[in-house]
Amino acid sequence: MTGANEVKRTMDSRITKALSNEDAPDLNLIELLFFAYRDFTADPDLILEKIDFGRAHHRVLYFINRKPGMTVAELLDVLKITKQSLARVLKQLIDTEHVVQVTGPRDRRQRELYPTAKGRELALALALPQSRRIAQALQESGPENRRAIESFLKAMVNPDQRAQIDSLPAAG
Amino acid sequence: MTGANEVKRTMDSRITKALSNEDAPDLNLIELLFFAYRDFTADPDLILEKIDFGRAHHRVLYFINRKPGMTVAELLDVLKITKQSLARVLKQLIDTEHVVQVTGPRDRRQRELYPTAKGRELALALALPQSRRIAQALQESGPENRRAIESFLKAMVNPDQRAQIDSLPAAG
DNA sequence: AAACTAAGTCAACAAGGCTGACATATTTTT
DNA sequence: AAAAATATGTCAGCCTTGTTGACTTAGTTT
Repeated sequence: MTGANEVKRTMDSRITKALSNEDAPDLNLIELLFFAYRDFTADPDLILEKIDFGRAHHRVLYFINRKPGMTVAELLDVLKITKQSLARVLKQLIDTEHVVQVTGPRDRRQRELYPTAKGRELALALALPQSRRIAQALQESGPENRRAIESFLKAMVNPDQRAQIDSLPAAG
Repeated sequence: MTGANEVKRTMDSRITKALSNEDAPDLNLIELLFFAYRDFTADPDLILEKIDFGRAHHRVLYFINRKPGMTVAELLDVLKITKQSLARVLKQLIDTEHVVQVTGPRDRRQRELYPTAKGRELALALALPQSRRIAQALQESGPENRRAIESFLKAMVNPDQRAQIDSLPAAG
């Protein structure tokens, strides 16, 4: 309320016209993606905080469940984080027996990552509210649009990384 | 030979079957949302890091541009963060003259937030790659599906918060 | 034997969330 | 008029999750 932050009135340089679709197309889709993703991730967050895990644990656990036997390098490539970042949460997932490591059969330097029964259960519990939200949204907006929505979201992904999606089972 | 191998097999608690759509429906949409959002936000990140801003600045600047004159409380409600978190980035946006504050005309406790020309320019520069990505994805997946995609994403948002979306101009 | 590779680890740092406590105007209620 | 409530700002400290850089160990490739 003092000096530096005082509101200036003499040089009124403010813009009062809203940024609109005329300035940049599809602003409504930009913010819909923001809101949809915000609420989509809020569901599992509620479960995670009860067991002192965060979103990082969720992502790691999710992909290990989606592709059991994934190596550390593969996981890093999917998540696009550094191995030091991964190490922190992966260690916790292993310590809490949600995930186990197995020395790679072909290349013994590699570590294959697998969920345990406990890890599978948690992954499912985290996926369920998201599944429900998606099912309800599909219902509400017309189930016949499913292919279109999948196709759009896939087209939003960088072309060189769509292979990652196809490498997951039953995700065609 | 019953030793190591035998023990390893019986104690082997790992799950090797991939989590699939049979376990929870729409896993493919769960990961598509993850990948799409990841790449969608990566575009503006490249611009932001050049000027030492982050995603938090982007979100604040975006909504101030979308609804000039927004108060601090409104912004907090949209972003779902605390005022302390907002203060940090908002202060920087004000100091760098991307945003100005004006004392509320009706209620003088309020601070209306407006972009400056500089702030509008930056918001546009950040929106453009996202607009392009969306336009290209719509093209690729069939422009006739636009309404369906908008409808789906809106249905993904918590019902009590869809009013936020409608309160933005030209976002019907 | 040497070079490369996969993974793990230590240390330090930054962004951007959070809580709690308190200050200052201003408006609303009593 | 006084008291209470509200909108905003600010100080201080904490947590998660990302980053870089340097180095180790084990195993594979050349």
